[in-house]
Formats: sequence, C-alpha cells, structure tokens
Amino acid sequence: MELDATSLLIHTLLRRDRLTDAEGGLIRAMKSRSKRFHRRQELVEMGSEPSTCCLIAEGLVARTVALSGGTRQICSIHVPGDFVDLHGLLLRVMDHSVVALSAGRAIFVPHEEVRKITRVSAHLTRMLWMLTAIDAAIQRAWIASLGRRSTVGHLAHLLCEIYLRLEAVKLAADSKFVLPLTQAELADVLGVSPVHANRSVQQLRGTGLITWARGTLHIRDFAALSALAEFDPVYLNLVQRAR
Amino acid sequence: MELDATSLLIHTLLRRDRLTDAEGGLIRAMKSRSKRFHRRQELVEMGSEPSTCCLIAEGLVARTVALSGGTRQICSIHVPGDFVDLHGLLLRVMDHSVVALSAGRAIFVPHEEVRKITRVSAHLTRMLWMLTAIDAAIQRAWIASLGRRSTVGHLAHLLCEIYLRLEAVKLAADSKFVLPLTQAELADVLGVSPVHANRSVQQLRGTGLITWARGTLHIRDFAALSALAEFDPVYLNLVQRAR
DNA sequence: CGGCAAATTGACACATCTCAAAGCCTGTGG
DNA sequence: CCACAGGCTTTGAGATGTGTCAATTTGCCG
Repeated sequence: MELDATSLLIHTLLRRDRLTDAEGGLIRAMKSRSKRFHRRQELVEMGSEPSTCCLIAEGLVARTVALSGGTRQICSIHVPGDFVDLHGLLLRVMDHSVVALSAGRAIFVPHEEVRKITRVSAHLTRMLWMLTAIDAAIQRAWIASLGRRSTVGHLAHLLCEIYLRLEAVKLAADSKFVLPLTQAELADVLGVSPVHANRSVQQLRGTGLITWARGTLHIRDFAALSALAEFDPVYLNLVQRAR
Repeated sequence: MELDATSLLIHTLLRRDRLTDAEGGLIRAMKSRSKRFHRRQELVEMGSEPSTCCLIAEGLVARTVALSGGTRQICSIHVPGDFVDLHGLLLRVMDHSVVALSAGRAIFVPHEEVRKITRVSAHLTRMLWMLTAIDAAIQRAWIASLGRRSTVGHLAHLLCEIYLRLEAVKLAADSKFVLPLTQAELADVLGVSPVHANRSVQQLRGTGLITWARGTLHIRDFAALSALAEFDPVYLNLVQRAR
C-alpha cells in the first residue's frame, strides 16, 4: 500500500500542534494529482509559475539555484511530508528549481485547493504558514553553516538535521537512515567542490562518529556529532504547542 | 513628523498586491508600542519567546546567529517596513537575535493583534504569510551567494538587493543610499573575515562600479553591478499582482 | 565479465584566515 | 579651532583552507 501524502502532512503538522478532526478532514479533502518521479527529475522549473504545490510522499528532493558556469547551489533538502513549494501560492514565480535527489512520489495540489483552506480555517492557515516559517528557519541555519562553520562542521550539522527530520516522519531510526546523496550533490549543499566534499566526508568518517556506505548513513554517536556541529534542534520546531 | 510604521507596512504590501480600505484599516488598527533603539542594541534575544512582533519604522536591523568562539553570522538585513520577527508568532522560540545596525525606531505589535487579523481576513493573512515567504526567498538568495559566488560577487549581489529594497520604501534614489554598516558587520554578512571583507570592498571599488564613503553607498552603474553579481530581482517580488 | 558512474588521490595554484601594526576618520573637550 | 581618543579601515606577511585538473580505484548493474 502506498503511503498517503496527506496523512504525512497531517503527521508533520501534528508534531507541531493539535488539529481538530475537521481540520484533518480539510487536508484530506484537498484534490491532488499523484506523480512518481525518478532521480534527477526536475519537478518544478526555476522561473516558472506553477499552479500547484508539490507535497512529497516518498523520496528526497532539493531546491536548487543555478548560477552561471554550470555551478549550482542546493538551498534546501526536503523529506516526505514537506510541502516543497507552498510559497509558490504567494510568490507566483519560482526563484529556484525543485529537483529529485532520489526516485519517489509527490502529489500536486492546485493552489486553489490551498487558497480554499485559507478562506475556511484560520488555524489551518496559520499551520501552513508555520510550515513556511520552519522552512525559513532551516534556511537560516544553513546560512549560519555556510558562513561560519568549517566544512566538516557544516556536514555534521547537516546530518544531525536530516536525521531528526527523517525521524520525525518515521524514516529514520536507530541512528540510521537512507541518504541517497551523491558526493557531488553534497558538494552543492555545502558550497564546496566535489573533491573537497569528499575529503570532508573522509575527515568526518575519521572521527568515527559516522559511517556512510551503500547509501545508508549511520550516526555512531549523535551527542558527539551534535557537539561537533554545535547543533541545536530548536529551529526544527519539533514541539507540539498552540500556534 | 515621525513616519508611521503601519503606513510603511501598508506601502510594503501595496508593492505586491492591492488592498481594500478595510484591509488597510485593519492594519492601522493594530495596537502597538513604539520604541527607539540605538546602534548595536539587541531588540530580540535568541532563545527568547517574544509575545510581540517587531516592525521597523526607521533604521536598519539584522538577524544574527551566534556561534562559539565569538563568531556570528548575519542571516538577514531588514529595512523600514519589514516585519522582522513575524515568524515568532508561529515558531515561538527565536532561533536568532535581532540586532540594530543603526539607531532607529520600531513598533512592537502583540501577537494577539496579528492573530486577530488571521481570524478576520483571509487575504490579509495570506499577505502577511507572503511577507515571510519573501523573507525566505531572500534567504535562499543569500544561501546561493554564500555557497557559490565569489566574495566580490556576493558583495555586489548584496548591494543590488539592498538598493532595490530601500528604493521600494523610498529610502534610496539616484543610485545612492545610506549604508550604516561597519566592514566587520559586512564580514558577518559575507561569512568572511573582516580583513577579507575589506579587501573585497576595495576590489569592488577598483572596478569603479561603486563608491562608498561616509556611510553613503553610491552605485555608479547598476546594470554592470547586476551583471557582475548575476543579480535577478525576481525573488524580491516587487510586482503587484493578486496573491 | 565488462562498463559506467561515483569515489578517491595527488600535485599545485589560488583564496582566505590570522596576527599584528599602521593609518585615518570623527566627535569631543580644551 | 586644535589636539586627542577611540573606533574603523587599511596593509603586510606567513599559515591554512579550498579549488582545479587529471588520473586511478571502487562499486554497482546488466
């Protein structure tokens, strides 16, 4: 049986606040079209004006910005349950692309369906707004990493973050998770060359804090990795409270 | 006469969409407390749980993240009309501080006032949500700059952005604006050392594209500076359309 | 058993950091 | 109106981090 993307979204929201049955119903009632995607497929094109929002059901995707000279920067990574381009509802023209890091599946919800929710439920609207706010908080953490952490520290921070985000949707446990990332893609996250990304991975392996083989990442000592990264999970807002 | 912060906010919103008189009235009706601040004053503390949102009326402020070893990263800069910690309404605990880059004035709007708006006007709620979405778009641009632009390119991009944002609230004209930034603060934006920030400023001056003296920045050739920075203003969403 | 994409390595060039000193503004008090 | 203090800016020199290029090795899949 396929995981239902709207259930994942509800689960993601429930990690942050309570929802009434009616609110859950509104979310499940959203019309959408489900699509599978393959690795490296571009789901949303930079500069386009999509009329739907893309909610991940399976797989990992990234937002990417293309610069001249063929370089690109990955400016966020998204896990199942994430409403990747929810902001498209408000901003209209995409300032980045959405690209799949692995094969997977997403549902595309027409903007009008989301706008309908904003007319009916103030609380649910705030919850969706909250999702974009959390997204922005994660981006701030990435800015801090890019600007002020060593590449190894940045990498460690990234792994702590991805672990907790996957764990929140039950895709990580026992300090292990599937990380379908190429080192070249990792380089586009860290803002360094592929060669340097590779050397940083090796350096982090050298500490014994992680293991990464055959697409599976294993955090051997989360506490120590957090400390190395100066990781503080507050910004992920994985706490249930009134919003 | 002092500029009214809510008028600035309305002006900021009007740059992106139309507002009815009733909607404008709702914004003006928000209760708030006005406060002056001095340069370097901390307006909001990282880790705190503010009960108000801070709307800038005059001056520049920054969001900063403190790392160990006394380093810090500025993860955004805000101009008059910006609702700096609007996301505090939804996220509750601050993942960063808000610090003044110059003397100025802000109004502090109780969360309940904003929440009230979310209960009354779906469109206005989307407009406030849009502000946080634009904020996030700017952060993505910063991520791309930090990750993939040269320091000089990053600086050029930053100046193009700040110019357009200030111009949008009539604080820049004739390619000139007041930039009350220390080179050490600039370094905290660019994610480099103060020495390197200084050398990058000199390098950009050397191109003849800018002049920067006595706190005033003058862009001599915006088109050329944009080209150097690969600057595309789309992400600022300075276009009026239905949202 | 290939064949290819991805990971790894080495060598050298360039970017950026650190530390420390010197120079330059600007506001203030005499 | 000048002299001075303090904060910024600028400079130099040597250490470290990171990029580039090109070759080699490894791992996965048919």
